[in-house]
Amino acid sequence: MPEKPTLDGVEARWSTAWLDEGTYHFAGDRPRSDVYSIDTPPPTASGSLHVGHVFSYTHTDCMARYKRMQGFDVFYPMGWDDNGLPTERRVQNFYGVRCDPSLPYDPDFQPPSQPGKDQIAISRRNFVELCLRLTVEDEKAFEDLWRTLGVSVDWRLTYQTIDAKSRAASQRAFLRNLARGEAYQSEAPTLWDVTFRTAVAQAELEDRERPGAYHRIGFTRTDNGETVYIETTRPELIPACVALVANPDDERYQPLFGKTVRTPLFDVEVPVVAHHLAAIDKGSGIAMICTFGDTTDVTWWRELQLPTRPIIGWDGRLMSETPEWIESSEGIAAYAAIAGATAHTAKERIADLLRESGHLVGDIRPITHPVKFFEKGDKPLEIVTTRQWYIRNGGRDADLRELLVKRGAQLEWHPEYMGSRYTNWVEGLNGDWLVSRQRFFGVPVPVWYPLDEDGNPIYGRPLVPEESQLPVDPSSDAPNGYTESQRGVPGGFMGDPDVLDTWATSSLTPQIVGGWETDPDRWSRVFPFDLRPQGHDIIRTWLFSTVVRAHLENDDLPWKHAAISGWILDPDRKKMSKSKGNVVTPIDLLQEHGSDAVRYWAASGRPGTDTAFDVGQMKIGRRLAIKILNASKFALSMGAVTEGGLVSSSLDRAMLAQLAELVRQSTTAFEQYNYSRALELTEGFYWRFCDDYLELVKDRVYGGMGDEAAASAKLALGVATDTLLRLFAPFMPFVTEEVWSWWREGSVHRQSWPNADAIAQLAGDGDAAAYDAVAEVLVFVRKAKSDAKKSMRARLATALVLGPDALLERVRAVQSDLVAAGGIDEISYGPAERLEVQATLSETD
RNA sequence: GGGCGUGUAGCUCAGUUGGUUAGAGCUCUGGUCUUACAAACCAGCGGUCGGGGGUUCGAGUCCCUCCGCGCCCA
Repeated sequence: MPEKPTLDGVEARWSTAWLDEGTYHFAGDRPRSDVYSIDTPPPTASGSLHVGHVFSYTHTDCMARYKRMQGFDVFYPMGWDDNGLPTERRVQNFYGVRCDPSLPYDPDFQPPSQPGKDQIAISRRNFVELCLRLTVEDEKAFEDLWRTLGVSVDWRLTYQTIDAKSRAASQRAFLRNLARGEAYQSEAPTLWDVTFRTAVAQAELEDRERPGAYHRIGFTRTDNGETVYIETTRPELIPACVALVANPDDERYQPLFGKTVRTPLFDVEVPVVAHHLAAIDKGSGIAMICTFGDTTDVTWWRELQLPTRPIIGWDGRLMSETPEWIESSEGIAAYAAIAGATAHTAKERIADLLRESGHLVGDIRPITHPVKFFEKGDKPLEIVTTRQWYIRNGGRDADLRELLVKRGAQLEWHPEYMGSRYTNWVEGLNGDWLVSRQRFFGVPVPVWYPLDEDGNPIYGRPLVPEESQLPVDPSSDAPNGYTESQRGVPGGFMGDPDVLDTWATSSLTPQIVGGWETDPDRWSRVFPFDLRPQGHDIIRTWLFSTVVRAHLENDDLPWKHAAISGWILDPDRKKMSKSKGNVVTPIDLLQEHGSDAVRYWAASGRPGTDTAFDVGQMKIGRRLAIKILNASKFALSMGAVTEGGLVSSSLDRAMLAQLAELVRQSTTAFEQYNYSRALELTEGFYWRFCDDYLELVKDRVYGGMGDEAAASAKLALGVATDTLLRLFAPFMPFVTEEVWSWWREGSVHRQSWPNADAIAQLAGDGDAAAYDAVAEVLVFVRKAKSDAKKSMRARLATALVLGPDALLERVRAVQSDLVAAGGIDEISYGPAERLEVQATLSETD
């Protein structure tokens, strides 16, 4: 035991020791019922960990440590989510490169040491190599942080969502979806990000308020030449107009239904149709339908069976060739003015042309309206028609949707109300899950297509690999029955160029890390998992997609419990974000305050509740850690023991009775995943224990009242210290381990969770209320000294304790300790309704 | 507009199936060098529990309604 205990260096010392000794290793040899398995969220490896990660991973770690002490073989892996767009972007910026899949592989390529002004175009394979190189470095830094934080994962189980095992699992699951008809291709209007040039899924959308402007534009009736005015924010889509639409109940437009109009500038004849989604009170009540301006256009187009006249290309620009449906000379001339332009430029030019031709009337009316964006993008989404892969998720199938809603209801949510977010999302789905992405760094869609005699792909007959061949890369591997020389030639094959949505792989984290189809023994011991911890922002994506995959593949829920963490808010109650510059680097935080202190702050945040970033809480946590050091040292130096003899003193028994109750309540709280409650209870007990109990027993433990009285105190002190270290261990693993090492063998983190009954037995007939009673009297005693501006060592000549009989009984039972700790020369008692102590200070001080 | 959550001391938050006088820490004020801890300890100040209504012997807690804030979805 050190002379002067300190927290300095505990993180480095113990995180290394735990790694060396395999303290958190998963044994893997016990039956499913003895295992507690956690489907850890793999953080996005590209980029940096922030305080929110520290917050939520601490919550999970507290549960993991509790379960381990409860005797479970805890399966607690870490993963890195390194496939997908964030990594691509990071690699682009870090090395100053960009991927051009048309380029050949350059085996000697080395990125510049500093990114240049212009991005260097490199092949897909070179690009992927750089992604792999950088993620490995990033992940090392992440691991260091987690270990410093004291997250008790078994680092032998770590996986990457881009590693071969993950790719194989992702492709295997996809192929099985395909074989069962759950994965399918469709050529359909798709939400499209023009910057990344990829399709995006419903789950990746977000609405953003953007300025727009209503243009009032006249269409000409073909029957009588009258003008029909519509209002639109996207006049550049007039060449893509396929109809006008109004509500069937709108009396103003009844005469128009069934008639046709001609579009301004482009002079294309389109019908006027009726549909209930047309809003009577929006604009002029009649709108143009274009292919495609928004998702409502898609609905109209599908339900009214309208023609397709796309003009926006994959790059977000208007097609450079004049569309075939524009036939008049003025129409062709008008299109020439916008061909190849961005949507933004086209809008301005069309507006000018309309103004000149007199079709645009009145002022352009600026508005603010919600526009759909890819959550990672910064340009509005377009809708383009493309061939894509989908996985059924209930978005187009009421029966499946119903089953998935039921799965959500079977899951135990912590907190419970988070389940409604899941239900809301599933019930609001409006299409299947689009899983193909036109990107480079991801798990390739594991199919090829045969080419016909003209070299055109036959999409309806995809070629698939054997599961034993996985993972495959169709861009470099040839399908069975073909050779590489047949790639791209008539009668040969082509690989599917796309990769899978990153969620299509991370939705399989239980399967990947649990050894699905690769390690049946492990799989049988961990699946379905016990716990999925995650943030509430990804219930619709990660949580839901994982439920979908397990439902389709394993006909089961992937886990029993979902623990949802809240967000970290800055002191202004706003979500912390990098752009506002209020993000604190976690490693600095850990160094400044100590890991236990930061964990204390994190563990104080209730499950699911957004929590303010609060350095003050960390300071309190640090104080608590230092308290544990000092108070434990004190207890141990006084000869605390954990066995032998009897707890005979009333005060000791009273304290132990409360300790037993604390263990009971703390255990209950943990069982309900309410770690913050468990911490709060233990902490509350601990301060009273230090401030009152330790003071009360000091004299006795020094031998002032005989050997038996001292032995009782030493035993009670030992049991309490032992118990409290265990109760604190899930929250403050470093300081508890430090103290444990002073007097015990092994790690506190492999000890059993304290047993309330055993402590209660030791407490015997201990009266828990006596502990409170004497503490209350002590407050009066101290107040007397404080009011007199005297030291706490000052003696009281007399103390008259007034109160109800029952209370006085309790105080009398522990009188000897009270008199010693209070420095009371003469104590007496009297009846009163409420407790009061009349004290006189001793003259001698 | 729909769904979910939330509102308790200046700040951050507890408050269990409804039950004495609503708690803790921080801040602030005053005090104490005390043989575990001065980065400590002791004491004190501070609240009509968002507003209104209802149920009840009794409401921070249950119900209704309004207001504020946050998130998700349209």
